[in-house]
Amino acid sequence: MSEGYSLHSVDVALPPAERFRQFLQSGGKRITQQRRLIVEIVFSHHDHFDVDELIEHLQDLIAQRKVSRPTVYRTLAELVEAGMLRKMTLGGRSVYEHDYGYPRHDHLFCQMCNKLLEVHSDDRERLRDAAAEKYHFRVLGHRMFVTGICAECRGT
Amino acid sequence: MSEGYSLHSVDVALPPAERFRQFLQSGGKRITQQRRLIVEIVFSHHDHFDVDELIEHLQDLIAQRKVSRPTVYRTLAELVEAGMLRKMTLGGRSVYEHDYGYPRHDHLFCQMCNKLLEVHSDDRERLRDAAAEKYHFRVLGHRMFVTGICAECRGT
DNA sequence: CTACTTGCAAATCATTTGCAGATGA
DNA sequence: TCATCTGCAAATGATTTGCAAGTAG
Repeated sequence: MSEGYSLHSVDVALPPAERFRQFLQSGGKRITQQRRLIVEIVFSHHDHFDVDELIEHLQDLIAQRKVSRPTVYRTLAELVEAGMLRKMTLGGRSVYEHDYGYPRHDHLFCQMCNKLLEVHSDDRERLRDAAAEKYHFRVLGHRMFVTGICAECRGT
Repeated sequence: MSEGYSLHSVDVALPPAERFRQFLQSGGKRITQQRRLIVEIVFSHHDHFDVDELIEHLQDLIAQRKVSRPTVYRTLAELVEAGMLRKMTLGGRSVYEHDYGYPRHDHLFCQMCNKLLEVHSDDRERLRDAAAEKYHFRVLGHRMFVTGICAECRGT
């Protein structure tokens, strides 16, 4: 956090694997078989997923001892660090979503089945009720989190 | 969830303890010393809190064996059930906020210190940047969660 | 080579639960 | 009285970590 602003000169068109490679190399990290496999799977599916869902897709690899649970966790953390995944917590469970090559969106969260619906929208206002109606979603409430750095932490 | 809609004929002016009493009684639950103590503390402080913070306020009582950790968890769950507390998860930790006698609001979440700032606002639009600026908060992103029941779960 | 990685097993940590004794209505 | 609670200790379950062996550069 003491490095100031980066130039954001990242080529957004790069495929995920390539983008990750850059991230790893710039940090003196290695491009291993497992990291390759994980990024591959993570970005071959869209939408949100939690570790267990990802693990499911990696079943075979895990059975063959090609990848282990801890490594999945470690790699996901690196992808978040790389700014390629966004991590959130829903009901105690960590959920990840693409933050690379995928548009920003808001969420409709069902309290009964814990499913997460994406809502893509440019006009944020009246999003709540409009989107909700479109999806026949009965709105019980909402929560808006703006994330960032507070004045105190900015050192101001 | 099979009880349909309630009439919402709750007197919002009732003090928390009283409101909780109603909830307990209507469910054949008992008004115990510990539940009384916990509601007392929970609603004597405002703003968000997690279990550890609450436990801190209950230090003495816990030392005296008047209240135990499990009971704190159990009572918090009941307060959520009673609609008096709202529960959310931030970074794996459960955080509670008043949902009784306290206005609805959105949040500014600092990624560095994990602090949560409340933002009270009626006009939801342009809230993000406006509020952020007011608090000298550097916005890095936002997430809006609309909670409710999805079409599937509504049985539609 | 040799520093970074991995898998394994064990450790964490918040939260939950089984159960016998305590207590409110 | 006696069903509901509580505290305790142990269980859970997701995520993390120590460490010796494996491997990328």
